[in-house]
Amino acid sequence: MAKQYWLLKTEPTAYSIDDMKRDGKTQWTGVRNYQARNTLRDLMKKGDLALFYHSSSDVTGIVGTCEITSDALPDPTAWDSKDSHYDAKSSPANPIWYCREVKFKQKFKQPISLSDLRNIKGLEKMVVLQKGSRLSVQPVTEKEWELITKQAK
DNA sequence: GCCAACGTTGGC
DNA sequence: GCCAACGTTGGC
Repeated sequence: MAKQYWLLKTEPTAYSIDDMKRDGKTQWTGVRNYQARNTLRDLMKKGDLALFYHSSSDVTGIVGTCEITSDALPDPTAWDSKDSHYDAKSSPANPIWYCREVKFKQKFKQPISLSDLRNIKGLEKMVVLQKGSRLSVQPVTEKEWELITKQAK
């Protein structure tokens, strides 16, 4: 099957593109929304690429790219009672939440802000640009991926 | 800080 | 199964 594209949202105060660049790779944990969980667990494939999105920051928008480098794994932060994403209903025997290993690919020289994105013809239907879009793991079409990565050069 | 949009919870 | 109340997200 052809490579697919995604968008991963994060608040840079929690985990930024610079953190990811420093770490090289990370476990993408803490997703606690069923639709995002289903995408993460069922739809993604190892080798897929994703846009890295900063929300609630001085520049909200796409700041780089990364690659999905594992199959779906149970999210261990769900059964860590000290973790802010702890969920007592999840257990190692019966995990509810899942995560992926994600590898750093590139940091854009210039972030592509939300208003930049709105000005690019062809991105009108992009999920993150829809009113009230709160999904933290979203699908991105190949066309959208190409328009954005081309813009980043 | 405001508030719209959305998801979840729980009483009935 | 409905829906009001509540909590959270996230742009502005």
